[in-house]
Amino acid sequence: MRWTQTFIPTMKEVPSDAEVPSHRLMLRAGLIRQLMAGAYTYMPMGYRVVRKVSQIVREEMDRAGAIELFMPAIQPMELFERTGRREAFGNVLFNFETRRGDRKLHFALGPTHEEVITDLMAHEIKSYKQLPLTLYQIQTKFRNEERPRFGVLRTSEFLMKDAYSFGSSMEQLNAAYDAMYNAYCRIFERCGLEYIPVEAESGPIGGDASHEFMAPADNGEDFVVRCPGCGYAANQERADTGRSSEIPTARADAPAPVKVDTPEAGSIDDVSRMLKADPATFIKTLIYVADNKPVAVLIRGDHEANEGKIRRALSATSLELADPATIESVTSAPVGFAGPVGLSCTLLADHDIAALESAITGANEKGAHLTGVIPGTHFELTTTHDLRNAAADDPCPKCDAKLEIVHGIEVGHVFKLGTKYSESLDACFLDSAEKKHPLIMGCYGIGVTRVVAAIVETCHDDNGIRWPVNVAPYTVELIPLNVKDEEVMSAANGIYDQLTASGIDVLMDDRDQRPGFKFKDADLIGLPVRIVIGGKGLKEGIAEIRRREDDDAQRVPLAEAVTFVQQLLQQS
RNA sequence: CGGGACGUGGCGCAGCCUGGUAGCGCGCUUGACUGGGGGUCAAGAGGUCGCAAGUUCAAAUCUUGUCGUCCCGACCA
Repeated sequence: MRWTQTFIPTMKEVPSDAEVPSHRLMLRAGLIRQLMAGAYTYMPMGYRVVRKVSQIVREEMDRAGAIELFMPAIQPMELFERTGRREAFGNVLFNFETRRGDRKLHFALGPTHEEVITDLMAHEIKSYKQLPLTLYQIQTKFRNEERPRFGVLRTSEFLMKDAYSFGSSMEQLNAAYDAMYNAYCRIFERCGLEYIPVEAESGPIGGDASHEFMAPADNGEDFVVRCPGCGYAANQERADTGRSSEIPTARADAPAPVKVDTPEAGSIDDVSRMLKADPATFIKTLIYVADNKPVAVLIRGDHEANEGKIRRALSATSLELADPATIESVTSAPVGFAGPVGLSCTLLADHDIAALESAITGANEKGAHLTGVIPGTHFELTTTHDLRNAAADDPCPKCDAKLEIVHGIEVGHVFKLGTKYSESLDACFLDSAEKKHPLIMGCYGIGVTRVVAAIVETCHDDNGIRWPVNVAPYTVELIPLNVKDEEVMSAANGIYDQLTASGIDVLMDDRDQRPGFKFKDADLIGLPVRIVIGGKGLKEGIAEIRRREDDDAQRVPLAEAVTFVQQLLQQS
């Protein structure tokens, strides 16, 4: 392709509201343009990358035995009502009513396709002989994000590969899951994207029922805990923390807690500064309302509560932080002064509370805290639970090394669903004894457009993008330095033709611009290999060839240029 | 949904406090020169200052409302 024949609007200056590298670079390199918050056009160069990633995904899905199909983005609302996801999605689900004649129809734009495909299988699958089956599609998904952000990393409309497996047994599910897991590893490797598979939501099936694939990146919205010792990795929300310490027995001889005045100081930070005490010696008392009943959750002052774990520990269906009025009625103090001593509601303590010998807590009285509070003595402590997020330096649950925490971008997710959807949508098969069972399902997603952004987020330098070879919009950028020089142009055209003939995607910058200008743009759009044809080199019969990541160009005789490029590409 | 910031030619910004002729850099057009890391000179085009109402003789500037975008947080099957 010749630059003047395509459409690559690069920008020297960055639009002021782009902050993260992928957003800035994708705008500057002319890969994307914004239509509105959370919706972007993929420009010709950007769309080429999307297609390359899609193609890698498609090849690996096919290799893993999945079959491609294509489902509608418009879906009847009724399906979401049957699976209960209308409520679960809430405002995230785009839904709208429309008319056909005098009928009123209620639609949703597909945020994902469990409903549609399970409904399809309900009609089509009759016998265990038709199983196992894994189907996938690459399609636009719609989610009304409350807050789209970071350019193309989080949008309301994005391209996703979603696959669904159907089996008649756990063995079939496990085999499909493993096949997808391995395909995902290959996909991210081929895309040149660093990734960490992490344990995620374990769901009702337990064990290793779900993994997320995280691309480590400073701007990732997710936190991953990782053990440098044994390789254990998990989503911070899901990582196990601490083991149960021994529950201390009540000490009759223990001195009573001492009340101290802490006027105006409600937060742990304020009080720890005022009392010059380590937050790790505090007990944070959070009042939650679980299924309409108040519960006091005790977490060490320097730790973060994890609502998912709390909900599970209580087997509660609903859980939210109590409003100020409820807190006041439970603790008889305003927000910020709650403590476990003398509270009448249920107490739920994190494992690490048991290990505290003497703690600081709220006094359930405005402007006062208690010091010298002994768990098990000054308040009842019979069991403890894992209720908090893992933190850096926590011991690894698998070995004893200290955990580290890294930011990650979630680029893929594999999940053992079980029979959740097949039961609610009545998708069943008959076994060899003519007995009816719900299909056993798995679902597997990759955010294709997010993968593109994640690649840019991780592969760039100060001058621009550095595309991995397999996903680069073109493989080679060919720069004739002076397009008015006939010799230069004829040499460049010759190399262009040879590269094209040997199957290499080449972009020739045939614009009548000064060399510096073209070099800057070449660095910005970041194709893996750059070939410069200029008057100086031409006199000696050489082209200058440089990989994007190298500092210096190699001088290569014109006749050998194409072979040289092929060798470079094989090394990459 | 809570908190914060910003809307002035395509992009980046100044002007606003203290009301009175809309400005700069980049980009764009035409021409000449130039030609190895975002050139030089000359001549141009392009903006009812997000929108609406109000105050005023007069509003980019003051007031109110509204819409949009971004950031932090909450949320994210």
